[in-house]
Amino acid sequence: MLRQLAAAGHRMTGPRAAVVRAIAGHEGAVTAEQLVAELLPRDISRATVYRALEVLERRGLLTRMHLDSYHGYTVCDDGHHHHLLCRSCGRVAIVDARGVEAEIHKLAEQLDFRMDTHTLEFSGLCRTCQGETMPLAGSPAA
Amino acid sequence: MLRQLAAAGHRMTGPRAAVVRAIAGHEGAVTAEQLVAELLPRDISRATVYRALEVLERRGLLTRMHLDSYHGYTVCDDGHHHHLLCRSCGRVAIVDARGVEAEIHKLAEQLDFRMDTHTLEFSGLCRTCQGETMPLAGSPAA
DNA sequence: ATTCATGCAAAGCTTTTGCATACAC
DNA sequence: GTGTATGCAAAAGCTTTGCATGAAT
Repeated sequence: MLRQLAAAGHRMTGPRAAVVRAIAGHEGAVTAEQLVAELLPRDISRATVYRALEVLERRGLLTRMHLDSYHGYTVCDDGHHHHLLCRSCGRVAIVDARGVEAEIHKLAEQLDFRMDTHTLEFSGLCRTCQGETMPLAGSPAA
Repeated sequence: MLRQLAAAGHRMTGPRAAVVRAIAGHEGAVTAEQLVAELLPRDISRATVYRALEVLERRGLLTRMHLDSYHGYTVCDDGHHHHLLCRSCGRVAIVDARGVEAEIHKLAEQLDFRMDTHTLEFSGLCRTCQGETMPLAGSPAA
């Protein structure tokens, strides 16, 4: 990952490396502020974190996902795929939604719609958390 | 739509009705600021617009979609379906993505993932705009 | 040496909120 | 008359940016 940045002509500085390592150290999705919280104590500024994220996204090493009022980032160097976000542990599963893809393309053709991009995100409870987090069972909106 | 609000115990005030009409007057997705721009001249405050949107969303009469750094809203009183956003005319087509849905559920079962919500948004050019907007044909990123 | 990256702090943008007033019920 | 909705303006939250300094190549 660091190597890919270097290959793209970016300088490999200490702060930048630290940001990359912090991201890699997370299993799932991270928010910019999570990283900031982690890295500020190490004297890495908020701006640096955001700028690193921007570069990484532009290089296609990271995917930005739209959360409710901010963004989440996930390592994403493979090809095209989708993400499954566990709302309990925050972990992100990579999903090869081939069947879904096929249906999407079929749909596009049916509608004569030239599809540029599509966003497909899942949110729920992963298998592990289904077992552990029982208290919240079926609580409706208050 | 106004009636649904009244039925839910909300007061039908002038400003609120104006917001609802403004939304209904749009073919596709609207942003809060678009509405504000439209309604400020009529002495309806920014806060009122945002508050109206909030109520409408909570009542399920509007769907909030995550755009890049803000939100878009679309009339949405049917059941569950997905949206197809034309990046040229901004119009939103309602898509009954039944096939896609089926694939999604299949996927969830395979992965033992309890799916709470999923977001599926398409962006591209609708049939009409494919014909009209030719200048942009296949321009890559600069 | 040159160019890019950093840090700080301030601005930017969208959205939310506190409080007094005014209106719908 | 009561309680909700409004307006104003300021605050909040996330993100970006200007500028001078410092580091990588």
